[in-house]
Amino acid sequence: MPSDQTTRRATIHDVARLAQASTAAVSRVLRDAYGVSDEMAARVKAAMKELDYRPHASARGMRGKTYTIGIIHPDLRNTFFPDIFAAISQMVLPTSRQMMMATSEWTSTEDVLAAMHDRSIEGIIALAPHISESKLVEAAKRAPLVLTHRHSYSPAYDTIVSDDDLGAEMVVRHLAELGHKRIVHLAPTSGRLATQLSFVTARRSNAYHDAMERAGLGGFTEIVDCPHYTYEDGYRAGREVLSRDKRPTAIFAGTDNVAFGVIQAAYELGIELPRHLSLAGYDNTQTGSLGPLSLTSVDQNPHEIGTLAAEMLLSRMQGRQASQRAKITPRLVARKTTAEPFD
Amino acid sequence: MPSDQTTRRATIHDVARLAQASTAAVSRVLRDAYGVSDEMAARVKAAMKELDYRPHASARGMRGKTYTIGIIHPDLRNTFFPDIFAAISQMVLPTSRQMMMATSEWTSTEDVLAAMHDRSIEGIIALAPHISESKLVEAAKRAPLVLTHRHSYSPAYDTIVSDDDLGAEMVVRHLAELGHKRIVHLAPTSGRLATQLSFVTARRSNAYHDAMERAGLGGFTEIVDCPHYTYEDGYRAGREVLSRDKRPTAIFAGTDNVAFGVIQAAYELGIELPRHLSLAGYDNTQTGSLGPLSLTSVDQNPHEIGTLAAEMLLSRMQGRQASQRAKITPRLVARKTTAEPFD
DNA sequence: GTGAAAGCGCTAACAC
DNA sequence: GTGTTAGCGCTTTCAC
Repeated sequence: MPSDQTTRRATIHDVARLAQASTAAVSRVLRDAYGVSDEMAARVKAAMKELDYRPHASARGMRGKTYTIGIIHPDLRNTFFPDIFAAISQMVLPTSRQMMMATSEWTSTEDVLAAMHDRSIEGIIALAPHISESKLVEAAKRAPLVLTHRHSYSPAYDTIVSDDDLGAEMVVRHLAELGHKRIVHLAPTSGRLATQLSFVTARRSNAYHDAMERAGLGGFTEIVDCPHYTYEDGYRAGREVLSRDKRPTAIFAGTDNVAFGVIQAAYELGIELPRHLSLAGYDNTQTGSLGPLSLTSVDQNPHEIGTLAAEMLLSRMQGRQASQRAKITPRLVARKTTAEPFD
Repeated sequence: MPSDQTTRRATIHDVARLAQASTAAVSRVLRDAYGVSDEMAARVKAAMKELDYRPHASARGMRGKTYTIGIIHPDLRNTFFPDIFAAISQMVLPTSRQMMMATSEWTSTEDVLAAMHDRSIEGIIALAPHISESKLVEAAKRAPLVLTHRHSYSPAYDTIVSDDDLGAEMVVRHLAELGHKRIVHLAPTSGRLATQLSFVTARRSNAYHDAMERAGLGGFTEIVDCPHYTYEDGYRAGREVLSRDKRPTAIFAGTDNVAFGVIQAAYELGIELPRHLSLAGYDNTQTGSLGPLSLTSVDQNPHEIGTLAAEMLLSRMQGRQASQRAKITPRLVARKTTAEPFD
């Protein structure tokens, strides 16, 4: 019973030797492939167990699959994404694949996609990716790709979006019905995030615009720049807007995180919500639901987004060619930061 | 100029051919290894660029390194961790390694460690891992390992912790000095998280205990179970504790997330902070700092934790053998949820 | 149903 | 300083 004293990993050869089989047979057992007798399978499995054998992912990656799927995350500080992640995990883990997440925050989505391709990742779910259409198509050639929060069509990849046109419209209508006129929207105002309608940012801004027109408030339309939909953006924009002589009576923040920045700015300036200012966010994060905050927001149903994204990826990986696309209906959650205007 | 129409990745052979060099030379250039003339290096680099060559990580993983470091994350919903992550990224990215994160939330830390080892990850930083000492030692044999939030010593791995004894003591002293006696602590009460002092949970509970004794409040010591340090735990515990006939006047939550659950429970029960209840958290998250919440908390300096963790990992990967250990001094951030007791 | 053997894209001796 | 070559641990034809 020879055994190395250095903790060398058992290889497929070790298993084959112990099970008195060929490496090919072991490989078949490993992949639940056809062509192994029950008796052989049992022997091999026993040997794998005894040796505590685990296949080497790099070696598998050279010929076959790595059993790894990648998630690209745009903003770790946004607590909206973990719910999507949780739903994806629940679908993927039972398939005994490992999920690896990388964030594009300090590099670029393009670099992260490439890094994942370099690592032979089997499929990728990109959450709200900041990257051009053409690069997405390129990426989809290398591995199955599913996008969330992108309003784009392509036979190359699948998408799952929330109906941002409806979501933004619901917010504006809610505010207008309460009697607000000067409703400012907080979102990126320049670059492709502001102009290309495949981006959620541009989409919500556009819908805000249209809804204001429809409510007869076209003259009050104003978007203040929040280039990255972050807390810091919201804080800065909030300080600016709320320091004006003639303040808006309502603010529609593109994201809950942005809204939190506004909450902080308002707090520091002694402006009470909803007495002096109505505020709505987007994402319905748990933080916003806390009693002392009670932020009005839009629920995107992250659980459904994640579940669908995982289903699409898995079916693509199993060979589906036709592109899929899903649109989820959002839901307005009116809480206590929105009310009738004071003055 | 032959070129495949299928988008096959360029390999080291393609580069070698184009540069009129050997694959060994290309490999050397790739790794900045010794033994290549400037002229050769230039030719090879030009060829790599022209072919848009990217090394195949799986192939590298079979002989050398994968240029990938892994982060194990315990709780995506806890906004305390992203700051550590950010600091790590800032250290690691300039070394042109890729970071891959996996969460242990839906599996186990052990499984995630194994999955990373399977993938030939070069080094691992485990954030507040829930796993036994012996398994950590096992894991450290397979790849350099750095732990945060574990008060354990081992020559096998490095650790970086915040001084939880001091942090918890500061909270209790702060509350006691305000005049509180019935100070309840929210933390896990059973299992190794409650008993093994290498865990942050047990450590804080223990320090709470000692500090209560030292403040002459030993008779008021009580810990209410929050098995996972989560929002839901805090909410449940909060509802229970605050519904009692004789409520505590102060609650020390083991984590800001737990404190948020208490905030929600108190809100629903019509209990005002700090008038009817003082509340302190731990982690000093951005959410807690929001004006309407203004949660008193303990700052652990996540940026320093992350920076040190990355430095330690990098130096281990460069061959350091001697174990390192750092302890960071926390800081109490008193805000508006703590005040003198009402009754 | 099973095994032998080629080869995936790299790295690292080792020779020159 | 440069090239040849033997694997790393798997998967996958192709024989038998």
